[in-house]
Amino acid sequence: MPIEPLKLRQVSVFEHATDDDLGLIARHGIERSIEEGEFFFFQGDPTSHGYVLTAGRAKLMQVNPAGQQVNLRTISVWEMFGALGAVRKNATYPASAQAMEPSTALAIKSEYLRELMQTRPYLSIGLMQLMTGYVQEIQERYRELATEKVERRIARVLLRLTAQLGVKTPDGNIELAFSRQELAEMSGTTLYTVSRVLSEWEKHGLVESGRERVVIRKPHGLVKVAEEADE
Amino acid sequence: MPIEPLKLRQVSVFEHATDDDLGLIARHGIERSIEEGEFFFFQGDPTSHGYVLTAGRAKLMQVNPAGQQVNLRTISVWEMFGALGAVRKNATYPASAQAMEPSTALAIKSEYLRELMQTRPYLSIGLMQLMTGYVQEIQERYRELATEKVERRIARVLLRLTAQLGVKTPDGNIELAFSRQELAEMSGTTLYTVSRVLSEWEKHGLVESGRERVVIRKPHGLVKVAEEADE
DNA sequence: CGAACAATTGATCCTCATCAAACCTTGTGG
DNA sequence: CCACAAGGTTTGATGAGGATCAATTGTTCG
Repeated sequence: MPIEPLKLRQVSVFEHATDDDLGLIARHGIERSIEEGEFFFFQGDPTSHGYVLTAGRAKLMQVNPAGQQVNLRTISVWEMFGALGAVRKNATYPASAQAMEPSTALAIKSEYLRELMQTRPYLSIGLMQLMTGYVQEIQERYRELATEKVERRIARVLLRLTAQLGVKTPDGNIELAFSRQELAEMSGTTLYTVSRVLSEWEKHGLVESGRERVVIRKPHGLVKVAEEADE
Repeated sequence: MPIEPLKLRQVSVFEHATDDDLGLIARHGIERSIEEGEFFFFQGDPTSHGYVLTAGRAKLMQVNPAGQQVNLRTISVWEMFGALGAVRKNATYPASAQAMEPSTALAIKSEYLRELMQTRPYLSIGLMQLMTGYVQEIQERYRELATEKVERRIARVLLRLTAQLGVKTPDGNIELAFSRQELAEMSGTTLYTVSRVLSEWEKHGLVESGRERVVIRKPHGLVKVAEEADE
């Protein structure tokens, strides 16, 4: 089933596109559905396409030579990804994009994106804003990783995820669907440490956790952990 | 003394500018000279200007609430900085820019940059490429910080600096002018650890170090430290 | 020459990673 | 519907890698 063009307006980069442009983009794109754990593209592949996630959830990650992986970012629906590499000719993706659940994305040829950019200033500007936001986030995370203790980093990760991907439960709390392993990769630590920290927080009533699931009971308490000077 | 407009062609972002444009930019810019240790702008200031470094050397850094600082990037002559924030209206600089030696920069009003971008596609594209390069570098460094041991990170820092800022000595070696403290901030560690690692390397003849100075004797040896799997 | 600042080096401590084992949860097939 | 397998989670024990602190030594420059 082909994508409804006007829905693309939800993509921040296409916010100021004309309806015609959205139609063009939708028609030039190809929808690709993949299973959980599969990849849209790998780090090092030539940057043939830019993507817009239309269903599911994915993550951008890098792997080091020894095979350890780091999560750079979680992508939710109507976010653009892989476009960064598409801007430059003959570049390769600096990271891999893996589906965290069955997912679908609209793949748009890089050349076509570049072509559009020549005549649509809103596109370059939108992409640039996307990128500046991204730079700021990762700079921030870099600083955190360099200077903050693990507990605080985990708190920050949960807060970020709450804002981006939190799901309200019937009883008014916010639930996140991530495994310990995933949280560890996002905060630059190990699943053991994440588990210990969550247990500790659970004792104090800050969170409630289960298999591949964390419920935030006291966001304010987490903010305190994230912000407060070391005791 | 006003800046020679055509020299601005050396700035990667202005590579495809017309001579006229360079003249315009030079005339709209104001040169600002500051002493070592002073700042061009602080993290959190409104992004009033984009800068081009015309003399000296500077660093981009972030400070956390506790006052610890992290170096994001070293800026050398003819590099643009602070432009990232200038792209967005009403934003604030995500980092501070501090002179590492007496330095001069051409400050260009953000609004003027945005105005130019509307009619000069080369500018948006150039800025975007600058940014993609930057994103890639910091992503890479983020991964390093999360997964690599200190020694390797320090080796990487030295190699990066060698490429960007290395100065050939008469006897054919490459010299870097950085204090232990600065190297520590760049590799996410402490000056003590940097000192120990350098001493160790010196024993093996890889480097030779002095006050605010490191001479790379065997770049290949450093590459080995940076790349090789843990023994 | 002496003051100020950078670097070294040793001793100690602390945070986390790592390893191992047991425990839960979820889903599947008999 | 139960039993079992598979994979996620917890928790304890241990140790390594660096951070931190303190004292000393070197270097530069007025």
